[in-house]
Amino acid sequence: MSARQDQEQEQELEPYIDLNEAPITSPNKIKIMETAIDLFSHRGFSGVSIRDITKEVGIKESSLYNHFRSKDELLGTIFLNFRRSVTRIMPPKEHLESILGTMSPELFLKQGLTNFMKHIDDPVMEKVWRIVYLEQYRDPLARDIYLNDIVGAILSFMESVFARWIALGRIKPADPRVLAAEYQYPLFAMVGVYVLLRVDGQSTWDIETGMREHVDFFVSKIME
Amino acid sequence: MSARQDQEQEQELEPYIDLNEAPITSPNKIKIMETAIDLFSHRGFSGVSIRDITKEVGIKESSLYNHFRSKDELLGTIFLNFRRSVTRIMPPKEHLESILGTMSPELFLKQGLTNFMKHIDDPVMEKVWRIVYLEQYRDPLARDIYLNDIVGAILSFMESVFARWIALGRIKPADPRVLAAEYQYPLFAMVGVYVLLRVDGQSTWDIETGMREHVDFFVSKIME
DNA sequence: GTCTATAGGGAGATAGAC
DNA sequence: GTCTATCTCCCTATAGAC
Repeated sequence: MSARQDQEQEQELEPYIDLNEAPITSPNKIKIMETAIDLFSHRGFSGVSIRDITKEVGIKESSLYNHFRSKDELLGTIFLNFRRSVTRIMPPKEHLESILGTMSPELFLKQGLTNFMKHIDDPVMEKVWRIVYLEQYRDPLARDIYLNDIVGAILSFMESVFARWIALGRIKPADPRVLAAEYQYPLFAMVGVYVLLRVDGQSTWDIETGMREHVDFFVSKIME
Repeated sequence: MSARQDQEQEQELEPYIDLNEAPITSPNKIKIMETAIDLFSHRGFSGVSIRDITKEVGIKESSLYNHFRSKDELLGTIFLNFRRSVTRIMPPKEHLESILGTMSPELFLKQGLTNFMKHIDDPVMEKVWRIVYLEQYRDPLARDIYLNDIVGAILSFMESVFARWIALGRIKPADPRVLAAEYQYPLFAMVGVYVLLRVDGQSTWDIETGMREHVDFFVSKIME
């Protein structure tokens, strides 16, 4: 699923930012966000009340309104930070060219998948993924994040990767748009299943194996 | 996506059934169900109140409790009927053998996709699909329906189809489980996108084209 | 099988003291 | 930036008349 392929990914401890892009430093404000992420990811946005959140944080309802104007602004702030985080999964354009010329397609795809799974396995990020999936059908912003920032952005990134590989003669010629779809859509579905299985703490061994088998199958079909 | 491949699918006007499998005949009870389906599909289960439903139906809140013991029972009844409907997408075992021997794999897959899309395009069913996707992360029953009745059942059905084709020498030998995953997972993801786009009434032309391109690509890879 | 009336509680949000 | 107190409204569900 495409990622900083250049090296081991250092742990990113970027602070949360608010809707004005200012870093969030107040411990209670951070605690409110992470508590909200935890609760929303289990019961959905409308299934969680301000009371639930503040009770867990250990403050009164009214105190929350010193940090966020409304429940919607709280969710919006969570989504804003998720967007930024997802963008950082893919390697920056300026490094891409040299990576594609040297690393084998197979290794590139496998390492991309590994990095992507690392993003999803982050304890906080996993919950936000769940919220995005969960709110997709109710919240236009969540829908936009999924369709554009995730599906759209990754597909177009992968299309450019395949196009470059074809130009370099590293894989068999084909429509790079179709290749991107064939490679990526199964992973989207499998990630959905993966996230879902983890809700109940069920085993994800089968689906993780499925992802690796998909990469192998796909690589065998595109290589000369 | 596999379906009654035998012929044009007659319009199924099977009545809804209640949790005791008894047909639902009361017009108001049917109206409650379809109103609930409509509202749940847009705002989610916990985003819709009994008041919203009964106001739309034109009865008082208390009257609803003559038909359903609780809001949960109402949702459970909707899901029960959905389960039955999904099972009927796939052709019965006894017809399968003769279909697989005569119909070309390409035609089988294309007609299966057409029939599946017909199921999703039914105005009521489309909304229930949306509810299932929407409630997956919150409701264990919705999760079970998606993972088992949809993903699991269709994958294992397709696995048996590919295994049979391989035994008949109609496609190249390969692991039928991997083939089923490679064929089906992209469609699951694309159907998710399709349903999502329709929430806002956006164009689904691209994703429908993507589905057809996937079938073509896949067929070209498995045929001798 | 519908209605009126109401119980009993939870929701989001605000005012104003400290 | 926290608190207490409160407003106003909505929630699911039930009792009992017709």
